[in-house]
Amino acid sequence: MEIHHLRYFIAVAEELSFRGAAERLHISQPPLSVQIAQLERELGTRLLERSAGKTTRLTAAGAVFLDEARALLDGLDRSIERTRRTGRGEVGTISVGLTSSMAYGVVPLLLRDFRRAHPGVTLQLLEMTTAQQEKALLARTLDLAFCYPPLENPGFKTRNVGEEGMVLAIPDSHPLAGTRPVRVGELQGETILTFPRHLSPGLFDRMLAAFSMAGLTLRIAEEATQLQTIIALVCAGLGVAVVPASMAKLAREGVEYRSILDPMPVVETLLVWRDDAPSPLAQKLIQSVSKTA
Amino acid sequence: MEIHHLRYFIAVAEELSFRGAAERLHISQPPLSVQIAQLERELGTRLLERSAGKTTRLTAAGAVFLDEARALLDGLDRSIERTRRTGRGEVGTISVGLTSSMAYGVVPLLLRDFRRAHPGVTLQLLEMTTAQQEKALLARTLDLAFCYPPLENPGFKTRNVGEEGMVLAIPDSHPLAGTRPVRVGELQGETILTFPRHLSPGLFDRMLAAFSMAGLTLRIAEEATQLQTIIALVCAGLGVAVVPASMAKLAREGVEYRSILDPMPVVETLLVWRDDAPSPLAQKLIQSVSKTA
DNA sequence: TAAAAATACTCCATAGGTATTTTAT
DNA sequence: ATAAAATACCTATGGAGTATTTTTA
Repeated sequence: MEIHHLRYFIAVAEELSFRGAAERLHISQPPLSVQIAQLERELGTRLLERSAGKTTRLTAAGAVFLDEARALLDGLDRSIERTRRTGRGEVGTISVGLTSSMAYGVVPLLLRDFRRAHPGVTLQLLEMTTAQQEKALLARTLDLAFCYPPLENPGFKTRNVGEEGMVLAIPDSHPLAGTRPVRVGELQGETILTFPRHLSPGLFDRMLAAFSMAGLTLRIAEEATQLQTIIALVCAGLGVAVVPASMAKLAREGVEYRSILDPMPVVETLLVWRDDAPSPLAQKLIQSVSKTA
Repeated sequence: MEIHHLRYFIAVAEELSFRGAAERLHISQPPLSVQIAQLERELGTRLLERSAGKTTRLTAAGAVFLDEARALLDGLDRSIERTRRTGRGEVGTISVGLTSSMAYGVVPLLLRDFRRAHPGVTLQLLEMTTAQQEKALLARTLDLAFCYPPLENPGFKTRNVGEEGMVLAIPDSHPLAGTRPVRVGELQGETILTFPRHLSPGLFDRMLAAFSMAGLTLRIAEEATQLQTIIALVCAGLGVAVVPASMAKLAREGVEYRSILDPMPVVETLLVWRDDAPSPLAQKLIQSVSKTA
């Protein structure tokens, strides 16, 4: 059985005439008779009662198959449409990774724009570290990732979606509180709270270099993996921290943010994807982000 | 698009290999590539990511279409099966007419046997007079009818499914009550309650003839259309009635049934259907009734 | 180099056309 | 006599085969 058998049968069942149906189908009558006969042979039952002169009529089986055939063709049309929409990237799900520290930067803005432009798309956001995101991309559990450089694995494509400077986070009880921009030299003797080096070795090392350039030796305490936790520790008076500027949005009672006058590393945020053909949805998101960023 | 496109795509999507799928489908690999390419062209989207050497993989649209295609083929199989069952008369609905007076004769037994043998079939029973049944048969609102002869229209096929004699229904307060078989002569001067002639002219006239053969003149009162009503009138003492023997099953307080010694017309019950091809279900019922009756 | 898919061609099975017959009104 | 479906036969589109090329690991 083939789809045209369904189409032909529906035409005959609706016209109740082989001649009329053939006309509607833009074919001649004899092949239509043949095709219907094939269909009946395959189903093992008559679908139509016909005899020259008398009016053609559906059998009970024919009435059933008419319903079924219509439902099947409708289903086919819907399937095609759904597939096309998925192909055009208008619907579907896309998995996007991001680090917890990005929750206050540009990433939410970028994603918000994409959501507005593509309401049929479900964004599945997964919070993970840069290293975890790289693994997940390769394992195909992520379509896209928002990471910090440097990336360990090759074979990724990236797009820079934002850079931000570092600011100093200090408790409001601190002597430097209330003053305007701070020089690194003023931090002599302070405990600097920071993230474990393995989370972002590149940024970690560049930060350290910036401090030593300023002729400063500091006690570095790798206390917390989450920037939010570091801010909480600052608040508790355990030290000061140098964090991405966007963290200033996390206004927290008892913590102040000060810009730094000395050269400090810039944190880049990268949109990262596998170097093979990205899904239409991933392409759309890349495109949307490129336009916004 | 044709069904084989669905089958081919499912094979490739499941094997994730054109070569493997071609093997499973018992065709060679190149035509399979061609067919999938056709399908992708028609859908306007890639369904599979492939490149010699690399492993073949589904695109997002491909994953969607795989689901859809499987559902469509499943639906097709179910549709075929349902149509076949209908064609074999294993399921469906059949409309059967019968007169109200048949409710106590052989008809319920015949239908009960059919029901047991064909549990998938819904019997739609419609109570109507013989004349109404004839019209309904021609109008195709009935598939089969249980009628009393004679039929007015030609073009019907019939099968006799039972004959029954007539018995006398009398009030138990009547002088004849309690005695054994009755002679028609004993009814001299009685009021005979009967159905309107138009309901069954043949039976009516034969009954009248039987009475006059016995040299009897009677007051005929066409009081009621339903035999049950006539029995009620007998009970009320408005007269006596000659009714089909099966009515004796309607045991009613205050009414007695006596057999009649003189020759009386025999009531035939006919199973009637149109002279064109009856539906498989109708055929099954005719067959069932023929075997039982 | 070896594999897997794509391309190029060839062939034939069958969908569809034309002519005609059959059948019922 | 007419009209509709079935039958017979022919044509040609396109599905499937074989041979070969392309591509990437």
